[in-house]
Amino acid sequence: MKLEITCTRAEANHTQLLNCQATIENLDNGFRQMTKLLSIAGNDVRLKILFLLNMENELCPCDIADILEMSMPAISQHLRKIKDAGFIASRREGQTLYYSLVKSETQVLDDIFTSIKSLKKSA
Amino acid sequence: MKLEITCTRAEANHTQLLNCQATIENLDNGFRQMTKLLSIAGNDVRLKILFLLNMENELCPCDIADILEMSMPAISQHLRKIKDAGFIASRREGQTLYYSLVKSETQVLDDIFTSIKSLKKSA
DNA sequence: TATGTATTTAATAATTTGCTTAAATAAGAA
DNA sequence: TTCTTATTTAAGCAAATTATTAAATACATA
Repeated sequence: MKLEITCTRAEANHTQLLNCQATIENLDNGFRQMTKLLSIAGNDVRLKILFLLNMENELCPCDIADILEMSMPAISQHLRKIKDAGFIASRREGQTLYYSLVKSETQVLDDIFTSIKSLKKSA
Repeated sequence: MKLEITCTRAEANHTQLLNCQATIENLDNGFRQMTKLLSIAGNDVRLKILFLLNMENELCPCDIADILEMSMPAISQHLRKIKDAGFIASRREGQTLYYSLVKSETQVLDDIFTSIKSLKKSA
């Protein structure tokens, strides 16, 4: 494993750094998947969409636009981004599309939703 | 509570929509804080920095730059962003700055780190 | 078929992000 | 004081993000 050492302070533990690098590399897949989820959820509109879908089971773009007081195209583009990432799916009923969470992909979101609720009180 | 209804399909449950809106508004503080954390963690470099600080307790910018094979200024700017958000703190020892997680602010991160490790196997 | 509703797509513009390079601080050592 | 090291800051720029407006698609109904 290559490690370009630029830090020359005495305490720098090169074995520790090599170990860190190996761990990061070993967890590469986990980091990629988690970054995908967090970059989707790290936008307040999308986080609210995910939260709402979790709460209501399924909603149409129109409902979401009404609730969040945003335009349809804006919501639609957020939905597409979340869907492309595989965290939601849609089913059609007539002209209406219903979006819902893909549960198997979103375990971590439960912890996030719980935490959001617990942060209610603090200023 | 104002609710501009644009969705006119028969099944649209206006009480449900008003309730959703009230819930979102009520959890406003939680959403703001969580979005702050997730937008910080939703970048692969910053997620790795947070993970490394959790694993090693404290590291200097130089160590992190070596481990992630990135430039010092790039790392420094990520550290500043995380610090401004209040998720890490620093202490100085001579010329070296040591960064570490502010534990009280990062409970959700533990779930995220656990999940990253569990995603190891899957392709 | 023509019309209206639900939704998406495309083009565009403003803003933000995240790097690079170069210069500025801060602290220790010669 | 001068030099070196650790780190940050600033300026600049390419790429990504997120909204807007207008046009396109899909379905239902008169």
